[in-house]
Amino acid sequence: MKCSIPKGTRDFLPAEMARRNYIFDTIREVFKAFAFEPIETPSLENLSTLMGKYGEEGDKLLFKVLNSGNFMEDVDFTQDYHKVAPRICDRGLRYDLTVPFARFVVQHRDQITFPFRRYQLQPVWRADRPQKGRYREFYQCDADMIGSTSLLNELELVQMIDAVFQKLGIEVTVKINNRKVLAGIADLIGAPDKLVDITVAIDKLDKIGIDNVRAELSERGLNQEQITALNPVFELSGSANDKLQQLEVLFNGNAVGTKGVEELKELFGYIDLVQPACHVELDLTLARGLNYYTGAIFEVKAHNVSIGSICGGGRYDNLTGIFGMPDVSGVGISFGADRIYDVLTELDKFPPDLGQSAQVLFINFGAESMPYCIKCAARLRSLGISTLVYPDNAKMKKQMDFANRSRVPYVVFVGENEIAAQNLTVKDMATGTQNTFTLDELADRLKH
RNA sequence: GUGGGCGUAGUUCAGCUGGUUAGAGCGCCAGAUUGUGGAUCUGGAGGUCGUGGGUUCGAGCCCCACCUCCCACCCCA
Repeated sequence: MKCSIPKGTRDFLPAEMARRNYIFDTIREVFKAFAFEPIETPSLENLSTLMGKYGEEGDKLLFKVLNSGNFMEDVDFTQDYHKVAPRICDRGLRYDLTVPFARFVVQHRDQITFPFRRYQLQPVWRADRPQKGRYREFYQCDADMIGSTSLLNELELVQMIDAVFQKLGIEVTVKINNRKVLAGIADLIGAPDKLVDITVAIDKLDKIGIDNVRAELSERGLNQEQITALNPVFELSGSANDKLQQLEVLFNGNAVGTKGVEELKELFGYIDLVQPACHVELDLTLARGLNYYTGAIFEVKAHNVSIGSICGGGRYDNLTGIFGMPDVSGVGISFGADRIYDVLTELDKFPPDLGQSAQVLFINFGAESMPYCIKCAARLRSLGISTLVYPDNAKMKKQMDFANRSRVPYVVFVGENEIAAQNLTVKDMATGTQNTFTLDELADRLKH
């Protein structure tokens, strides 16, 4: 039988796990430093929890799980697929960690002290077509604060992004925008219902150029007048503060837009105070597809690597409202562990000494020497020293070869002589030198 | 969902205009070498050539369909 795993999923070998855990540990360390607490939620959610939260595209990318039992009962299969699917699938795999978190908050509100900060490192699933930096199963590392509208939260998210990528040694640019500003722009040109179309088109400015953006806007139903009215937005220039000044004038009298500008001004004011090491910029072309964002939005791009964003997030004012708990605002970010892995690989920035299995290997010279080896190994292990006893009385070459390939730094020989003298012959595999130690002497040397 | 590329041993790949029994490096197993590894040498195992169909006297090679993985679009971590 030929075996394989589903498209877009991966196995992780020990060497890969060592590097993945290095990423998770780094992120977790920063989350803890900022006083976030861990939670977990199930892989499966009720489809009703997930549907309609991610936009039309998101709904298509949800993995739906077929009901158990006789799912065909009372279902008219001649209907359109979109009508049949919700009737035979009650559950789906989570698409992100934010929506399940909102559900979690609503459900456990009596046990939560607000403002609440949680972090969550778990896989999510998307039925996307896999390609570079895109998987169907991947890990998100989320930190969210909920129950506070203060922009100090946004600042802390920026500080956390800065801390994580500084620790990992990745140079990044943090792009910041605000949905209220985008809404203001849509208002301004008299097309508030076209907000999504405008943002999607503007988002491509860097990639396809202004003329193509104009063409796309036209395709998406904006008239020439409206497209022309958008010009001042494309012509904004200068520093973040300069752009915000210009926008403020443009938004004269527009409530949403002005609010957005105020928020951005406040946030950039805070950011100036803390002087992060990474680049932070105001990017009015940043839109982000998830449609639950209402305020600040973030996206992080690594320098010198062509891969999508490695971190993203934003503020959502009414996600819990959908589940029956209105007026609770939250804001959070999500680190894409798998893409960060790809970035570190491409930039060759992983520490070289990650993941060593055993520190010591006892060579197996047969049954007579085993009782002594077993006792010695048990003692070393109780001291936290990773220890192996070769399980079979195989040839020396094979055992030594195993030590080499497993990168075990010390090999111990125990034969008649050693048992008689109650000591150990220890070989340093890197230098080839060999010494005789007592068990305690060996333990001392290895504890550092 | 749309477009492009790839698929030959465990792995990386070669295989001529279609022509006997499909090759190499690395890896694996055994031996040279039964208390000392990385090197070298010798021998060995390992293939439904992605799957199915078609063209042909003859297909790894040509044609069709499907699948896979990769890349791009869309969208995104």
